[in-house]
Amino acid sequence: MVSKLEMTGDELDSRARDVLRAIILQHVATGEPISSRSLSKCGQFQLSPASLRNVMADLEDLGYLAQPHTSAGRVPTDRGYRFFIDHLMKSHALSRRDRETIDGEVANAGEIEQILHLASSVISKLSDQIGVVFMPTLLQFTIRSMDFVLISETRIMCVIVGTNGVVVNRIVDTRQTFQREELEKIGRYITAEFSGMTLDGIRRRLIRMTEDERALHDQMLQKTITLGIEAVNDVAPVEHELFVEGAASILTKPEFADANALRRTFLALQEKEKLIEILNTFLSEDGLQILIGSESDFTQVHNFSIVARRYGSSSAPLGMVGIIGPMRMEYARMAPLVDYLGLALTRKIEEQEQDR
Amino acid sequence: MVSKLEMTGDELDSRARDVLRAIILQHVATGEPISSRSLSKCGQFQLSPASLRNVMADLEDLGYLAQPHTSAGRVPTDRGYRFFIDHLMKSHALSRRDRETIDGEVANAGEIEQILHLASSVISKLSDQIGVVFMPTLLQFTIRSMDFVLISETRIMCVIVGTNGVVVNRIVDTRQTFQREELEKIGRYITAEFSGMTLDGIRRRLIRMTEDERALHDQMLQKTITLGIEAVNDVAPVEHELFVEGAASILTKPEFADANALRRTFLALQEKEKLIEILNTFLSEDGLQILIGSESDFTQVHNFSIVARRYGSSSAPLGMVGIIGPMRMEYARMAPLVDYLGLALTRKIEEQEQDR
DNA sequence: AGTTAGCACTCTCACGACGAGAGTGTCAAG
DNA sequence: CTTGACACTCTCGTCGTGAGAGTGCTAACT
Repeated sequence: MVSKLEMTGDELDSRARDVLRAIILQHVATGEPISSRSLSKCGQFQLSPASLRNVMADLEDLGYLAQPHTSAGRVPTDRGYRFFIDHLMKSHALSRRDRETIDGEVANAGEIEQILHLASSVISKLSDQIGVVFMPTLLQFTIRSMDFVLISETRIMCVIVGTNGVVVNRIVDTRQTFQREELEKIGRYITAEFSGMTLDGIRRRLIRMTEDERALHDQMLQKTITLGIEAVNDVAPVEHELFVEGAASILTKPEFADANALRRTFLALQEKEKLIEILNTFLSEDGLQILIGSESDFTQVHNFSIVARRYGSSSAPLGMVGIIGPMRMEYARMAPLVDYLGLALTRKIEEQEQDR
Repeated sequence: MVSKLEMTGDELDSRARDVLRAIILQHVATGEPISSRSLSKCGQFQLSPASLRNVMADLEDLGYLAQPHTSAGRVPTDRGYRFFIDHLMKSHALSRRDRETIDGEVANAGEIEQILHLASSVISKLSDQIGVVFMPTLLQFTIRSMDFVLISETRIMCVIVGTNGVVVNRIVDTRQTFQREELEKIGRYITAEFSGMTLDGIRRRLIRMTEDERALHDQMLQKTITLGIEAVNDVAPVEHELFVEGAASILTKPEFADANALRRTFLALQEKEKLIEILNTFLSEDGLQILIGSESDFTQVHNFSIVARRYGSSSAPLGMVGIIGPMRMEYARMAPLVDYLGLALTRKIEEQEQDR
C-alpha cells in the first residue's frame, strides 16, 4: 500500500519531517518508544500531544513509524531510518580526537593484515559497534616482486609483494631441496619475469612453461617452475580475509537484553559467508553504503544495520570497511567515522603504492 | 570444617564413591540436579531412595555435593569434581575419528601460527567447548636463521626461523634504503654470526656493537646493525599469542540460559591477561592440568574449568593448549582429547625441529 | 483549517496469591 | 542397616488484579 510512493522525500511536509527526525533522534538516544507527550515536552514543537499524535498517525500510515503495541509510543521502522538517512540526517563533524585516533592507528600499522586488523578494532572501539573489515580475493592481485626465503631445506617461505603494497607470505613444503643462493636467483628471475602480472596469470603461464622444451633440460628452470607454481597455488586459496572485531560491544546494548537475541546474533556472526557476500556486492559502489534492517538477508533477521565503505584506490578497490550494529544506531556519528576510516586506509595504501 | 581432610580419597567408602561418581556422571549428562529417586531408579544401586539420601547427606557434609535449594536434588561442588577427577574418573579411550581428525589438522598445517590456530579450532570443535592455545614470549627463542626481503626501498620484511622450527616475520620500516643484494648479504652475515642465540641476546650484542670502533667506519656493517636491531625490536613486542576459538559453542549450554551469564562470560574472555597468567603458571607443570571452579580467579567467577596441557619438546616447552568450559563438562572425554592434541602438537614441532 | 482538551479504551507490566510438583529429612518398623 | 511413610519446604507456572502509559476519537475552540 505504500509501495507506489517514490522515495523522493516529497511526500512529507516540513513538519512531518521534523517530527520524524525528532522521533528518530530521541529513540536512538533512549532506546525507548517515543510518545506524543514526551515529544511535546521536549520543547522543539509548539504543539500539544494531540496534534503530534495526528502527525505521528500519518507517519505510521506511510510506514515510517510503528507501534510495538497499542499503548506504546512509536518506534522508527527500517523505512523510517532509510528516509532519515537519505533526507533528514545531518552528519556530525568528526571529532578531532576520533580523527587523531584513526590517523594514529593507521599510521602505526605496517603490514596489510595488521592494518586491517587494527582498522576493525579501532572502528569497533570508536563506534561501540562491531567492526568489520573485508579484503577480497587475491586472484586479481598484480605482483611487484616475489622472494623466497629458506626456512629449512625443504620448507620455503614465499614473500609476494603486490603492486598495491600488500605483502602476502606463505610457507610451502617442497619435495626438493634448495640452497640459499638458488632461492635468491629464483626470486630475482620470477620478479623480473612476472612482475605486473596477476597471481592467476602467473600460475597459468608457469603451467604452460612446464610443457616447454627448454624446461625439460634446464634443471634450474624446472625447479623454479615447480616452486613458483606451489607458491602461487598456496596463496590463491586465501580468497578473502574478514576481520570481525568487538562483537562483545553489543552485549551491553538494550536490544540484546534477552539471551536468545544474543545467541542468534553470535551464531549469525559465526557464518561469515553471508557477510562476505553482502560486502562483496558493495565493492562496486562508490561512497558510503548503509544497509538497514530488512534491506538484506543478514541485517533483516537481527534488525541490524551495516554502515560500510570501500577502501583502496578507486582504480583497484581493495575491500570494504565498516560497522555492524543494531538498526537503532547513531547514523549521524557512524557515517563520518566509517567514511574517514575508509579514506585513511585508502591514503595509507596509496602511500605504500608510491613508495616503490 | 572440611579443610583438615586430606584429599587422599580415603575418607569415602566404596559405596559413597560409587554414588558420587554416579551423581557426577548423571549431572554432567543432564545438567539437572540429581535426586535420590532418579539415582535409585537408574538401577546401578540396589538401594531405596531413602538409603541413597543418607549417603548423599554425608557427601554433602563432606563438601562434595550441594543443593541449589532445599527441595532440589544434589549438584557436585568443585570439590566434588576435583575428587572425581583425582580418584574416580576413568578416561575414555580417544575415538579413532577424533584421533584422525586431530592428526589430519595438525599434519596439514604449515606455519606455527597456522598450526596453533587450527589446533584451537579443532579442539573447540571436538570438545564443543572454547579452545585455547597459548604461545608464550619469544624472548628466549633461539634463532636458526634470519633473512631479509625487500618490500620497497625502505620497507624490509625480516624472516626469523627459530631452532624449534618456528617462523616469525615482521615488516620494518627503515629510514635507509637497501638493495636486494645488500639484504642477502646482511642475512647471510647475521645468520652466520648469531644463529643459536636468543633474540634478546642478539639485541644486546648488536647494541654493544654500535659502540664498536669498526662500526663507525664500515658503512655496510653499520647498516647491518641498525637493520638487525630494528628487526629484533619489532619482533620482541610480540610477547605472546593467544588463540581463543569457538566461544560461540557455549551459547547453547544450559548454564548460559540467561543473558547475564553470557554477558559476563564474553567480557571475561575479552581480557586475556588473566587467562595468559593462568596458562603461564601451568607452563612449568608436566602432564595434563585441570583447574576447577574456585581453584583460580578466572574459573571461579564463572564456574568454569580449564583442561590444559603443555606442548613443545620437554626441554623447551613452547606453550599450552586446552579448553575452557563450564565446570559441568565431560572430563573423561576432555582429558584424552587435550592430552592427545598436546602430544600431536609436540610431535609436529619436533618433526620440524629435526627437519633442518 | 488546524489545534487542543478531555475521555474512554487498550495493552503492558509488576505484584501477589495459589496450588501442583519435586525432593528432602526424619522416624519408626522391618 | 534398610526402607516405607509422611510432613515439610522450596520452586515454578498460572491467574487475577490494578496501576500506568499511551493512544484514538470527538467535540469545542481559534
